[in-house]
Amino acid sequence: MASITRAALAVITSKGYDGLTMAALAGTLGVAQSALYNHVASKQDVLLLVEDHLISRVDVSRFGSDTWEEAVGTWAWSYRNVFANHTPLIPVIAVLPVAGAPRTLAMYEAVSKGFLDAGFPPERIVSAIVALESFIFGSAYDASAPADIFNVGSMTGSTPHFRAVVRAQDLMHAGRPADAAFGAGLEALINGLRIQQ
Amino acid sequence: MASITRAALAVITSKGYDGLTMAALAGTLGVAQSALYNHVASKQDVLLLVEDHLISRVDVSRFGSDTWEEAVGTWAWSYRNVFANHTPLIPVIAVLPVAGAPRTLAMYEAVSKGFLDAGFPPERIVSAIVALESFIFGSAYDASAPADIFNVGSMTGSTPHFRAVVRAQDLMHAGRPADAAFGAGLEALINGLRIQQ
DNA sequence: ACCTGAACACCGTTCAAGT
DNA sequence: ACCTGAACACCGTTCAAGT
Repeated sequence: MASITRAALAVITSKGYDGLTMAALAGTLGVAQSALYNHVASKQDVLLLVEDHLISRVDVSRFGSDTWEEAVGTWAWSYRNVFANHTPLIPVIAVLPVAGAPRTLAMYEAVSKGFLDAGFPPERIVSAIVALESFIFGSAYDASAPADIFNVGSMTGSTPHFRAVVRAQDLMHAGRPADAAFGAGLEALINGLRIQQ
Repeated sequence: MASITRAALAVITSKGYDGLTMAALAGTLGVAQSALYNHVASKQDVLLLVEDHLISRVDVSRFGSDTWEEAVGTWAWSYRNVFANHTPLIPVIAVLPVAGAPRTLAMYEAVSKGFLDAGFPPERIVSAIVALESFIFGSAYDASAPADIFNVGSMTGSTPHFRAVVRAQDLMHAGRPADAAFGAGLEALINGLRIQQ
């Protein structure tokens, strides 16, 4: 049987995650649905395969060449951008034991080495990476949200301050709001973690 | 029919989100499953009702009395703790148009006013709140993850740096790792955002 | 306006039977 | 070792018929 991972990505690309069913996956591979269970134990296993494949698109190459701040920035932006198009995987990866995902583990190894080389205290590195990752996952959701999410509709009267800050941001129209929020948060987090160190 | 929101919360408490089916919800209310559709358009509507109810448990009371840093801290901790037990709602809320959720909108109003009163530039407030919220949602997932998520299992040989930082953190055993990561990230984010301002 | 009962179009998973 | 075909136990949603 051809690669289940490849077939799953093809289905996701053409039909989205709602269209990623075991039946559609089997159809793409040209086999009966039940045949899939000779290669994976469950649909959750399929999502895990996809997750561990996508992780290899995350850019950890700057650790060791750029400064720590720049390397973290490149890593975080690429990580968010990859999963913004795959938000249904976030519940999977956020709770994923690393033991079953070799490429995910390799990413943590590269990032950990980058933090150690930058002089971070070892006992604070896991917390720092987890904090950055939490921010990245939440931001991936935000990047996938509709643009008019903060439209208050008819209930405008009772929320003057909220309306004012939404309008103040709109007037700047400096690119996509989700990108502005991610950029501001990432800079704050990087600077804040650097200071704690 | 008694409150759908109350009944949904009862089902979630006793059977979890996997057990929250339209059949179980109807059973708790003592009506036929199809009767639910006279009150909600879909199961997504039920999740929305639950989300907007839970938001009222988030503590925004410190804005206006405590310092900005302390008020944001109280808000963020309570927000994360509420949704750590309701992670299936995160995809709902993260992409939710505020127009349909009055209590969620009221929370944004209170937080926006807090930021304005603290002297934040209006055009940066939406980004700051979205960044904090993204961190909070991602951290809620992390808080719900199994404790041994970073156990590398059998692939120990190829990840010396990652193993070293996980061990360094374990040796401190300073409370729950998820709480340490959230505390460190939140402090970094608050300080970093304050400086940008 | 709100309810019931039955049906519909799915879904992931299992398993006996084959090769 | 890997496949097929059929079945199973669900799931959310619809709709004619009632009150």
